[in-house]
Amino acid sequence: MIKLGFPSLSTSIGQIPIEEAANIACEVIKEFLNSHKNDLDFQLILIDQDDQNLNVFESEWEKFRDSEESRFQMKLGNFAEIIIENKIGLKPDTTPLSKSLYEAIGSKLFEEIKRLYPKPGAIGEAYPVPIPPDNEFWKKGVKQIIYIISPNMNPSRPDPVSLEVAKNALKESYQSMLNAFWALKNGQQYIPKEQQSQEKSAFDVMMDFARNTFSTSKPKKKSSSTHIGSWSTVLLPYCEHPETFSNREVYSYDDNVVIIWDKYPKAKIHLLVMPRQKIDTLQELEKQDLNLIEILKQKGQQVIDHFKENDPKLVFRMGFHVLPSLRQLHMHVISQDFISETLSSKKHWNSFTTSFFKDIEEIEMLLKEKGQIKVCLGKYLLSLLKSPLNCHLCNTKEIKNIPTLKKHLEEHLNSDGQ
DNA sequence: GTTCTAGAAC
DNA sequence: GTTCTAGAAC
Repeated sequence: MIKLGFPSLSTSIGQIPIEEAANIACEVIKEFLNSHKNDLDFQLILIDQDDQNLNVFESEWEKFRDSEESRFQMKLGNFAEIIIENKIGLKPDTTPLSKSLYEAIGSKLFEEIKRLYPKPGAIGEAYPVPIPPDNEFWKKGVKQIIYIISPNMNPSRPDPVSLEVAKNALKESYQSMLNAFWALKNGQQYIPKEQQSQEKSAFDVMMDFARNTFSTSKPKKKSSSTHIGSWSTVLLPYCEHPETFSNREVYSYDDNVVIIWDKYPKAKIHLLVMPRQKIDTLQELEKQDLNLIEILKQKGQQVIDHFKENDPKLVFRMGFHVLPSLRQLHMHVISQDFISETLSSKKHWNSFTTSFFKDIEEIEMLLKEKGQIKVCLGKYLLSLLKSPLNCHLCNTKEIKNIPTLKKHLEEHLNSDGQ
Protein backbone atom coordinates (compact mmCIF):
# COMPACT_ATOMS: atom_id res chain seq x y z
CA MET A 1 0.00 0.00 0.00
CA ILE A 2 1.48 3.32 -1.10
CA LYS A 3 0.25 6.46 0.57
CA LEU A 4 0.35 10.12 -0.30
CA GLY A 5 0.00 12.63 2.51
CA PHE A 6 -0.74 16.21 1.53
CA PRO A 7 -1.94 19.44 3.11
CA SER A 8 -4.68 21.70 1.87
CA LEU A 9 -2.73 23.58 -0.82
CA SER A 10 -2.61 27.38 -0.86
CA THR A 11 -5.21 27.89 1.88
CA SER A 12 -3.05 29.10 4.75
CA ILE A 13 -0.44 31.65 3.72
CA GLY A 14 -1.66 31.38 0.10
CA GLN A 15 -5.05 32.78 1.20
CA ILE A 16 -7.31 30.96 -1.24
CA PRO A 17 -10.69 30.72 0.55
CA ILE A 18 -10.99 27.24 2.05
CA GLU A 19 -14.46 26.60 0.57
CA GLU A 20 -13.28 27.30 -2.98
CA ALA A 21 -10.07 25.32 -2.47
CA ALA A 22 -11.81 22.32 -0.93
CA ASN A 23 -14.26 22.21 -3.81
CA ILE A 24 -11.46 22.16 -6.36
CA ALA A 25 -9.42 19.59 -4.44
CA CYS A 26 -12.36 17.22 -4.03
CA GLU A 27 -13.27 17.50 -7.70
CA VAL A 28 -9.73 16.60 -8.81
CA ILE A 29 -9.44 13.79 -6.25
CA LYS A 30 -12.78 12.33 -7.34
CA GLU A 31 -11.68 12.42 -10.99
CA PHE A 32 -8.41 10.72 -10.09
CA LEU A 33 -10.10 7.97 -8.07
CA ASN A 34 -12.60 7.39 -10.87
CA SER A 35 -9.94 7.02 -13.50
CA HIS A 36 -8.17 4.38 -11.38
CA LYS A 37 -11.26 2.48 -10.27
CA ASN A 38 -9.58 -0.92 -10.37
CA ASP A 39 -6.56 0.05 -8.32
CA LEU A 40 -7.14 -0.24 -4.59
CA ASP A 41 -3.49 -0.29 -3.66
CA PHE A 42 -3.04 3.32 -2.58
CA GLN A 43 -4.34 5.96 -0.21
CA LEU A 44 -4.55 9.74 -0.39
CA ILE A 45 -4.51 11.38 3.02
CA LEU A 46 -5.31 15.03 3.61
CA ILE A 47 -3.65 16.28 6.78
CA ASP A 48 -4.56 19.53 8.53
CA GLN A 49 -4.05 20.93 12.01
CA ASP A 50 -7.27 22.91 11.84
CA ASP A 51 -10.47 20.95 12.46
CA GLN A 52 -12.58 23.68 10.86
CA ASN A 53 -10.66 23.35 7.61
CA LEU A 54 -11.15 19.60 7.77
CA ASN A 55 -14.88 20.09 8.36
CA VAL A 56 -15.11 22.13 5.19
CA PHE A 57 -13.27 19.41 3.27
CA GLU A 58 -15.46 16.72 4.74
CA SER A 59 -18.72 18.41 3.78
CA GLU A 60 -17.33 19.20 0.33
CA TRP A 61 -16.27 15.59 -0.14
CA GLU A 62 -19.81 14.49 0.76
CA LYS A 63 -20.99 16.27 -2.40
CA PHE A 64 -18.55 14.43 -4.62
CA ARG A 65 -18.26 10.91 -3.30
CA ASP A 66 -20.95 8.55 -4.48
CA SER A 67 -20.01 5.51 -2.43
CA GLU A 68 -17.83 4.34 0.41
CA GLU A 69 -14.29 5.34 -0.57
CA SER A 70 -11.42 4.26 1.64
CA ARG A 71 -8.73 5.53 -0.73
CA PHE A 72 -9.25 9.14 0.33
CA GLN A 73 -9.01 9.96 4.01
CA MET A 74 -8.64 13.02 6.21
CA LYS A 75 -6.57 13.24 9.34
CA LEU A 76 -6.34 15.94 12.00
CA GLY A 77 -2.90 16.71 13.41
CA ASN A 78 0.71 17.69 12.88
CA PHE A 79 1.81 17.10 9.29
CA ALA A 80 5.28 15.66 9.87
CA GLU A 81 4.13 13.46 12.75
CA ILE A 82 1.32 11.92 10.75
CA ILE A 83 3.58 11.44 7.74
CA ILE A 84 6.06 9.47 9.84
CA GLU A 85 3.35 7.58 11.69
CA ASN A 86 1.80 6.44 8.43
CA LYS A 87 5.01 6.05 6.40
CA ILE A 88 3.73 8.21 3.59
CA GLY A 89 5.10 10.53 0.94
CA LEU A 90 4.83 14.21 1.56
CA LYS A 91 5.05 17.69 0.19
CA PRO A 92 7.16 20.46 1.67
CA ASP A 93 5.89 23.98 1.62
CA THR A 94 6.99 27.50 2.29
CA THR A 95 4.20 27.85 4.82
CA PRO A 96 3.98 26.86 8.51
CA LEU A 97 4.42 23.28 7.37
CA SER A 98 7.99 23.94 6.41
CA LYS A 99 8.87 24.52 10.03
CA SER A 100 7.78 21.09 11.19
CA LEU A 101 9.28 19.50 8.07
CA TYR A 102 12.53 21.35 8.40
CA GLU A 103 12.86 20.14 11.96
CA ALA A 104 12.07 16.58 10.92
CA ILE A 105 14.14 16.34 7.75
CA GLY A 106 16.82 18.94 8.08
CA SER A 107 18.25 21.19 5.42
CA LYS A 108 19.65 18.40 3.24
CA LEU A 109 16.36 17.74 1.56
CA PHE A 110 15.89 21.35 0.63
CA GLU A 111 19.37 21.39 -0.85
CA GLU A 112 18.40 18.31 -2.83
CA ILE A 113 15.37 20.13 -4.29
CA LYS A 114 17.64 22.96 -5.41
CA ARG A 115 20.13 20.54 -6.90
CA LEU A 116 17.49 18.66 -8.91
CA TYR A 117 15.58 21.76 -9.97
CA PRO A 118 17.97 24.71 -10.13
CA LYS A 119 15.61 26.81 -12.22
CA PRO A 120 12.51 28.30 -10.65
CA GLY A 121 9.55 25.99 -11.11
CA ALA A 122 6.16 26.72 -12.63
CA ILE A 123 3.04 27.42 -10.61
CA GLY A 124 0.76 24.39 -10.70
CA GLU A 125 3.56 21.94 -11.48
CA ALA A 126 4.91 19.08 -9.34
CA TYR A 127 8.60 18.33 -8.73
CA PRO A 128 9.34 14.89 -7.27
CA VAL A 129 12.35 14.65 -4.96
CA PRO A 130 13.58 11.26 -3.75
CA ILE A 131 14.54 11.31 -0.10
CA PRO A 132 18.21 10.38 0.33
CA PRO A 133 18.54 6.90 1.91
CA ASP A 134 20.69 8.25 4.73
CA ASN A 135 17.89 10.57 5.80
CA GLU A 136 15.82 9.92 8.91
CA PHE A 137 12.63 10.05 6.88
CA TRP A 138 13.81 7.29 4.56
CA LYS A 139 14.61 5.10 7.55
CA LYS A 140 11.10 5.71 8.82
CA GLY A 141 9.56 4.57 5.53
CA VAL A 142 8.97 7.90 3.80
CA LYS A 143 10.70 7.63 0.43
CA GLN A 144 9.65 10.54 -1.70
CA ILE A 145 8.58 14.15 -1.58
CA ILE A 146 6.47 15.80 -4.24
CA TYR A 147 7.35 19.45 -4.22
CA ILE A 148 4.46 21.53 -5.49
CA ILE A 149 4.37 25.19 -6.35
CA SER A 150 0.78 26.09 -5.66
CA PRO A 151 -0.67 29.55 -6.31
CA ASN A 152 -0.58 32.46 -3.89
CA MET A 153 -3.19 35.21 -3.37
CA ASN A 154 -1.42 36.83 -0.44
CA PRO A 155 -0.25 40.33 -1.49
CA SER A 156 2.58 40.28 1.03
CA ARG A 157 4.06 37.13 -0.56
CA PRO A 158 5.77 36.78 -3.98
CA ASP A 159 3.65 36.64 -7.16
CA PRO A 160 0.13 37.17 -5.82
CA VAL A 161 -2.63 36.34 -8.33
CA SER A 162 -6.38 36.94 -8.58
CA LEU A 163 -8.92 34.42 -7.33
CA GLU A 164 -9.80 33.28 -10.86
CA VAL A 165 -6.16 32.65 -11.78
CA ALA A 166 -5.51 31.03 -8.40
CA LYS A 167 -8.44 28.62 -8.82
CA ASN A 168 -7.16 27.36 -12.17
CA ALA A 169 -3.62 27.05 -10.86
CA LEU A 170 -4.83 25.25 -7.75
CA LYS A 171 -6.61 22.71 -9.90
CA GLU A 172 -3.43 22.19 -11.89
CA SER A 173 -1.46 21.85 -8.67
CA TYR A 174 -3.65 19.04 -7.40
CA GLN A 175 -3.65 17.35 -10.80
CA SER A 176 0.15 17.55 -11.06
CA MET A 177 0.49 16.23 -7.54
CA LEU A 178 -1.68 13.19 -8.30
CA ASN A 179 -0.07 12.59 -11.70
CA ALA A 180 3.36 12.63 -10.09
CA PHE A 181 2.15 10.33 -7.34
CA TRP A 182 0.75 7.93 -9.92
CA ALA A 183 3.98 7.86 -11.89
CA LEU A 184 6.08 7.29 -8.78
CA LYS A 185 3.71 4.64 -7.50
CA ASN A 186 4.19 2.77 -10.77
CA GLY A 187 7.95 3.10 -10.63
CA GLN A 188 7.96 5.59 -13.49
CA GLN A 189 9.56 8.96 -13.82
CA TYR A 190 7.45 12.07 -13.57
CA ILE A 191 8.94 14.85 -15.65
CA PRO A 192 7.69 18.36 -14.86
CA LYS A 193 6.50 20.21 -17.96
CA GLU A 194 9.10 23.01 -17.82
CA GLN A 195 11.87 20.46 -17.71
CA GLN A 196 10.38 18.60 -20.67
CA SER A 197 10.36 21.60 -22.96
CA GLN A 198 13.72 23.01 -21.93
CA GLU A 199 15.67 19.81 -22.03
CA LYS A 200 15.89 18.33 -25.46
CA SER A 201 15.86 14.60 -25.60
CA ALA A 202 18.53 12.67 -27.42
CA PHE A 203 16.01 12.07 -30.14
CA ASP A 204 15.27 15.78 -30.58
CA VAL A 205 18.94 16.67 -30.70
CA MET A 206 19.53 13.99 -33.24
CA MET A 207 16.57 14.97 -35.39
CA ASP A 208 17.73 18.60 -35.37
CA PHE A 209 21.13 17.42 -36.50
CA ALA A 210 19.64 15.25 -39.21
CA ARG A 211 17.45 18.08 -40.50
CA ASN A 212 20.29 20.56 -40.60
CA THR A 213 22.66 18.10 -42.16
CA PHE A 214 20.48 16.48 -44.73
CA SER A 215 17.83 19.03 -45.63
CA THR A 216 18.22 20.88 -48.91
CA SER A 217 18.25 24.67 -48.99
CA LYS A 218 14.61 24.68 -50.10
CA PRO A 219 12.19 26.32 -47.69
CA LYS A 220 11.06 23.81 -45.10
CA LYS A 221 7.89 22.02 -46.02
CA LYS A 222 6.35 19.97 -43.25
CA SER A 223 9.08 17.45 -42.42
CA SER A 224 11.23 18.11 -45.45
CA SER A 225 13.79 15.44 -46.18
CA THR A 226 14.56 14.05 -42.77
CA HIS A 227 17.21 11.48 -43.41
CA ILE A 228 15.66 8.10 -44.02
CA GLY A 229 15.90 5.78 -41.07
CA SER A 230 17.59 8.37 -38.86
CA TRP A 231 15.33 7.31 -36.01
CA SER A 232 16.94 3.91 -36.03
CA THR A 233 20.18 5.29 -34.57
CA VAL A 234 18.65 7.05 -31.54
CA LEU A 235 20.32 4.66 -29.11
CA LEU A 236 23.87 5.40 -30.21
CA PRO A 237 24.38 8.74 -28.40
CA TYR A 238 23.52 7.09 -25.09
CA CYS A 239 26.33 4.59 -25.57
CA GLU A 240 28.83 7.17 -26.83
CA HIS A 241 28.14 9.93 -24.31
CA PRO A 242 25.95 8.69 -21.46
CA GLU A 243 27.32 11.48 -19.23
CA THR A 244 25.51 14.10 -21.32
CA PHE A 245 22.05 12.83 -20.37
CA SER A 246 20.07 13.51 -17.24
CA ASN A 247 19.06 10.72 -14.89
CA ARG A 248 15.58 10.96 -16.36
CA GLU A 249 16.96 9.27 -19.48
CA VAL A 250 20.04 7.39 -18.33
CA TYR A 251 19.42 5.15 -15.34
CA SER A 252 23.12 4.32 -14.86
CA TYR A 253 26.32 3.63 -16.78
CA ASP A 254 29.90 2.49 -16.42
CA ASP A 255 32.77 1.72 -18.82
CA ASN A 256 31.05 -1.37 -20.24
CA VAL A 257 27.34 -0.78 -20.05
CA VAL A 258 24.73 1.96 -20.19
CA ILE A 259 21.20 1.47 -18.89
CA ILE A 260 18.45 3.81 -20.06
CA TRP A 261 14.76 4.23 -19.34
CA ASP A 262 12.84 3.08 -22.40
CA LYS A 263 11.41 6.26 -23.88
CA TYR A 264 8.11 4.53 -24.66
CA PRO A 265 7.81 1.98 -21.83
CA LYS A 266 5.56 -1.01 -22.52
CA ALA A 267 5.17 -1.91 -18.84
CA LYS A 268 5.39 -0.33 -15.41
CA ILE A 269 9.14 -0.88 -15.43
CA HIS A 270 10.93 -0.99 -18.77
CA LEU A 271 14.62 -0.25 -19.25
CA LEU A 272 17.24 -1.03 -21.89
CA VAL A 273 20.67 -2.42 -21.03
CA MET A 274 23.27 -1.80 -23.76
CA PRO A 275 26.99 -2.42 -24.22
CA ARG A 276 29.04 0.78 -24.60
CA GLN A 277 30.97 -0.74 -27.51
CA LYS A 278 29.29 -0.58 -30.89
CA ILE A 279 27.46 -3.82 -31.55
CA ASP A 280 24.65 -3.58 -34.06
CA THR A 281 22.68 -6.79 -33.66
CA LEU A 282 22.56 -10.19 -32.01
CA GLN A 283 23.87 -11.66 -35.26
CA GLU A 284 27.19 -9.91 -34.74
CA LEU A 285 27.88 -11.81 -31.53
CA GLU A 286 30.53 -14.53 -31.38
CA LYS A 287 31.58 -17.04 -28.77
CA GLN A 288 34.13 -14.61 -27.37
CA ASP A 289 31.29 -12.20 -26.52
CA LEU A 290 29.96 -14.58 -23.87
CA ASN A 291 31.59 -12.48 -21.15
CA LEU A 292 29.75 -9.42 -22.43
CA ILE A 293 26.47 -11.35 -22.29
CA GLU A 294 27.34 -12.26 -18.70
CA ILE A 295 27.86 -8.58 -17.88
CA LEU A 296 24.54 -7.57 -19.47
CA LYS A 297 22.84 -10.33 -17.51
CA GLN A 298 24.39 -9.20 -14.22
CA LYS A 299 23.52 -5.55 -14.81
CA GLY A 300 19.97 -6.46 -15.77
CA GLN A 301 19.62 -8.54 -12.61
CA GLN A 302 20.80 -5.59 -10.52
CA VAL A 303 18.09 -3.44 -12.08
CA ILE A 304 15.51 -6.11 -11.32
CA ASP A 305 16.70 -6.44 -7.72
CA HIS A 306 16.48 -2.70 -7.28
CA PHE A 307 12.87 -2.48 -8.43
CA LYS A 308 11.80 -5.60 -6.57
CA GLU A 309 13.05 -4.03 -3.37
CA ASN A 310 10.29 -1.44 -3.65
CA ASP A 311 7.69 -3.81 -5.08
CA PRO A 312 8.39 -7.51 -4.47
CA LYS A 313 5.32 -8.49 -6.51
CA LEU A 314 6.94 -7.40 -9.77
CA VAL A 315 7.90 -10.13 -12.21
CA PHE A 316 10.52 -9.42 -14.89
CA ARG A 317 11.93 -10.83 -18.08
CA MET A 318 15.14 -9.74 -19.70
CA GLY A 319 15.92 -10.40 -23.30
CA PHE A 320 16.05 -9.25 -26.90
CA HIS A 321 13.81 -8.72 -29.91
CA VAL A 322 15.09 -11.06 -32.64
CA LEU A 323 14.39 -8.41 -35.28
CA PRO A 324 14.77 -5.06 -33.49
CA SER A 325 13.86 -1.72 -35.08
CA LEU A 326 16.70 0.19 -33.45
CA ARG A 327 20.40 -0.12 -34.12
CA GLN A 328 22.77 -1.05 -31.26
CA LEU A 329 22.29 -4.23 -29.28
CA HIS A 330 19.82 -3.54 -26.49
CA MET A 331 18.47 -5.90 -23.87
CA HIS A 332 15.00 -5.17 -22.57
CA VAL A 333 14.41 -5.42 -18.83
CA ILE A 334 10.66 -5.33 -18.61
CA SER A 335 8.11 -6.07 -15.90
CA GLN A 336 5.43 -8.53 -16.95
CA ASP A 337 2.39 -6.46 -15.99
CA PHE A 338 2.44 -4.67 -19.38
CA ILE A 339 0.48 -1.86 -17.78
CA SER A 340 1.45 1.10 -19.94
CA GLU A 341 -0.16 3.90 -21.89
CA THR A 342 2.42 3.55 -24.65
CA LEU A 343 1.60 -0.09 -25.32
CA SER A 344 -0.79 0.54 -28.16
CA SER A 345 -0.42 -2.00 -30.94
CA LYS A 346 -0.54 -5.68 -31.67
CA LYS A 347 3.07 -5.48 -32.74
CA HIS A 348 4.08 -4.11 -29.31
CA TRP A 349 2.29 -6.94 -27.55
CA ASN A 350 3.54 -9.77 -29.72
CA SER A 351 7.10 -8.48 -29.69
CA PHE A 352 7.26 -9.21 -25.95
CA THR A 353 5.00 -12.24 -25.61
CA THR A 354 5.82 -14.47 -28.58
CA SER A 355 9.10 -16.13 -29.55
CA PHE A 356 9.96 -12.80 -31.18
CA PHE A 357 11.35 -12.14 -27.69
CA LYS A 358 14.40 -14.19 -26.69
CA ASP A 359 15.40 -14.41 -23.03
CA ILE A 360 19.02 -13.65 -22.21
CA GLU A 361 19.45 -17.28 -21.06
CA GLU A 362 18.45 -18.56 -24.49
CA ILE A 363 20.88 -16.21 -26.21
CA GLU A 364 23.61 -17.30 -23.84
CA MET A 365 22.89 -20.97 -24.53
CA LEU A 366 22.78 -20.54 -28.31
CA LEU A 367 26.07 -18.67 -28.25
CA LYS A 368 27.69 -21.35 -26.12
CA GLU A 369 26.48 -24.21 -28.26
CA LYS A 370 26.44 -22.79 -31.79
CA GLY A 371 28.84 -19.87 -31.47
CA GLN A 372 26.37 -17.53 -33.18
CA ILE A 373 22.77 -16.32 -33.19
CA LYS A 374 21.03 -17.29 -36.41
CA VAL A 375 17.76 -15.68 -37.35
CA CYS A 376 15.15 -17.81 -39.00
CA LEU A 377 13.13 -16.52 -41.91
CA GLY A 378 12.22 -12.84 -41.55
CA LYS A 379 8.82 -13.63 -43.02
CA TYR A 380 8.08 -15.97 -40.16
CA LEU A 381 9.21 -13.45 -37.54
CA LEU A 382 7.03 -10.73 -39.01
CA SER A 383 4.08 -13.10 -38.99
CA LEU A 384 4.63 -13.59 -35.24
CA LEU A 385 4.01 -9.89 -34.75
CA LYS A 386 0.63 -10.29 -36.42
CA SER A 387 -0.47 -13.25 -34.28
CA PRO A 388 -3.76 -13.06 -32.38
CA LEU A 389 -3.64 -11.37 -28.97
CA ASN A 390 -3.11 -14.18 -26.46
CA CYS A 391 -2.70 -13.59 -22.74
CA HIS A 392 0.81 -14.38 -21.49
CA LEU A 393 -0.47 -15.39 -18.03
CA CYS A 394 -3.60 -17.46 -18.53
CA ASN A 395 -5.25 -19.48 -21.27
CA THR A 396 -7.27 -16.62 -22.70
CA LYS A 397 -6.72 -16.70 -26.46
CA GLU A 398 -7.54 -14.38 -29.33
CA ILE A 399 -8.50 -11.34 -27.30
CA LYS A 400 -10.61 -9.09 -29.50
CA ASN A 401 -8.52 -5.95 -29.53
CA ILE A 402 -5.97 -3.88 -27.63
CA PRO A 403 -8.42 -2.08 -25.30
CA THR A 404 -9.91 -5.44 -24.30
CA LEU A 405 -6.42 -6.84 -23.74
CA LYS A 406 -5.63 -3.89 -21.50
CA LYS A 407 -8.71 -4.51 -19.38
CA HIS A 408 -7.70 -8.15 -19.13
CA LEU A 409 -4.22 -7.14 -17.94
CA GLU A 410 -5.72 -4.82 -15.30
CA GLU A 411 -7.74 -7.75 -13.99
CA HIS A 412 -4.62 -9.87 -13.68
CA LEU A 413 -2.89 -7.05 -11.86
CA ASN A 414 -5.71 -6.82 -9.33
CA SER A 415 -6.29 -10.52 -8.77
CA ASP A 416 -2.69 -11.81 -8.95
CA GLY A 417 -1.24 -8.71 -7.40
CA GLN A 418 -1.74 -9.64 -3.78
C1' DG B 1 11.02 3.17 -33.01
C1' DT B 2 6.51 6.77 -33.43
C1' DT B 3 2.98 9.67 -35.69
C1' DC B 4 -0.74 10.26 -38.52
C1' DT B 5 -4.93 9.09 -40.64
C1' DA B 6 -8.07 6.52 -43.96
C1' DG B 7 -11.24 3.30 -43.82
C1' DA B 8 -12.60 -1.15 -41.59
C1' DA B 9 -15.10 -2.87 -37.70
C1' DC B 10 -18.31 -2.23 -34.39
C1' DG C 1 -21.29 7.95 -35.32
C1' DT C 2 -17.36 6.34 -32.84
C1' DT C 3 -13.57 3.16 -31.98
C1' DC C 4 -9.75 0.77 -33.59
C1' DT C 5 -6.22 -0.90 -36.65
C1' DA C 6 -2.87 -1.05 -40.34
C1' DG C 7 0.33 0.98 -43.28
C1' DA C 8 2.91 5.13 -45.25
C1' DA C 9 6.24 8.47 -44.01
C1' DC C 10 10.25 11.55 -50.09
